[in-house]
Amino acid sequence: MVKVQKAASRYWLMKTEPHTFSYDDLHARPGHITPWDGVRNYQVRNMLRDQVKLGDLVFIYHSSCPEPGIVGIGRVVREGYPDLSALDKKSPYYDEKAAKKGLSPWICVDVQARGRFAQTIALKDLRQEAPLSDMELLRRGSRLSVQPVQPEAWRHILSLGDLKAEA
DNA sequence: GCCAACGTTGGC
DNA sequence: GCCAACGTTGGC
Repeated sequence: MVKVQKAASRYWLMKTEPHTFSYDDLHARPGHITPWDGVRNYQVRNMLRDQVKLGDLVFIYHSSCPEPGIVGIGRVVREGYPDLSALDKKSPYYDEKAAKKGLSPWICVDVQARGRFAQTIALKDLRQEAPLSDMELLRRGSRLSVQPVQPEAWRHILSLGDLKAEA
């Protein structure tokens, strides 16, 4: 009998600009689900395609706002599939080069809101946490809009917040 | 394939 | 609005 070992769930952090799409906007969607589309960076595209799996958990992070930080948790409810917003002329994520080929090279996943923290876990507070010193998010010049989170970091951050489960 | 110019991200 | 970091583009 061959033992098939299920890969451990992974943890991620996904950034969004709340003035465009906030955690609460996600929660307001039917089923609390939205396609996480508009990623236009190859490194991130490859992660969405190859590494982000059904059931993985995600910190939802607000950037470019008065208090940047982690606001809630989501779950991957659909694995990577073509991001067709690249072909949609009316989309803010329209990609002319892709549209000319009629084929989107970009990938999205579906994310479902799972819980909100009572207070934002602010970036400035995360920076004070020694156990998080290796986090991608805290690296100088870190710009990846989707990034892996180590299980220890995930647990540590959970211990910093007051999570209200929602879904 | 090098690399300068340019564009974008995102905290501050 | 500034600017550091980094990705992309395009001339050569």
